[in-house]
Amino acid sequence: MQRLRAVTPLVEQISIDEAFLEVSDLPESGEVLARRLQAAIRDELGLPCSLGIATNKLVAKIATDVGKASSRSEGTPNAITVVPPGEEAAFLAPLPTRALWGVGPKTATRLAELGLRTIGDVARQPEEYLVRHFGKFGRDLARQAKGIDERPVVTEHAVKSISQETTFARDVSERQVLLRTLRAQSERVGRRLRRLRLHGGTVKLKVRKPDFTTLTRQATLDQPTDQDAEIYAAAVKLFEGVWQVGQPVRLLGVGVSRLGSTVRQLSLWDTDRERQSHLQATLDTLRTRFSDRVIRRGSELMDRNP
DNA sequence: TCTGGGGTCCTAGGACCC
DNA sequence: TCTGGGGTCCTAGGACCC
Repeated sequence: MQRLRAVTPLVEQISIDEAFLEVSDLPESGEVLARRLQAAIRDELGLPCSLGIATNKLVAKIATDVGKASSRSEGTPNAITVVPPGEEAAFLAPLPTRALWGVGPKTATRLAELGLRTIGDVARQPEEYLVRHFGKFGRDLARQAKGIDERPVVTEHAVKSISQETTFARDVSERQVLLRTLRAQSERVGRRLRRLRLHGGTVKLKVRKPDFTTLTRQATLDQPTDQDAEIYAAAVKLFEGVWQVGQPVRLLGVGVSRLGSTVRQLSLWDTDRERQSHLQATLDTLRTRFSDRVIRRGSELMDRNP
């Protein structure tokens, strides 16, 4: 990402190892920049990478995927694929619908049932037809298939939710193990909230059973929080609502959403929350300096020896 | 591939209000 | 007592992405 930001500050990171760069206003062509970038990443970091160059994000992304897939046969994927302006639709036409963003296994099957296998097949359908079958997404589908995408490169994305989940090595049905897990997860979620200076307004619990059915339960808090104990309390309440004693659990998770910036609460009516907040900050400091295990709350010990 | 972890967005139904 | 329409908020689940 550092290497990318050296080319332009207009970088939109979309995952740990992918990003869009807006290079329209740079003096050099996209292709020249791509070659330089690829060489720098190879020489300085010893890493292969693939790049796609096009007039919009959709086509650039698909161009990257196509190049990456075709160069995989030669060992490491290290492709550069250019789609010249005006050739977007023609480039996409022969590709399977799966290549489009938002088309996964389910949608690809539904499209195939309508006789639509390639992006070109989709591009030939009237928008209303696609909307009739796919709702709002049909509109996107019609535009994407023609290579139309007007979304700008956005350098910052607000975080919408923070969560932490664990799949157990083997199914767990002991209440205290499950509660201990929820506790640890609530702490990690809380810590990330505080680090980002955010509060969460909704707490969500996720439970997956051995047969893979997955339940989620969420609750909106009276007041947004960044406190481990409050997140944990809400999670436990939700957990008690879905879990029956002895029931095995495969996966457990806790998350918060409806995030907003931390607002300093006036402590007039909230002295207890205020004190909890200070205690939390102290715990964070200790745990950062030493380890997560160095200090625990008395209430946590209760999980083990009720 | 008997299926990990962390996300986003959409849909649908119910509660509640005017 | 039953009726309408619209809007908002909340919850649950599912598809999809890397």
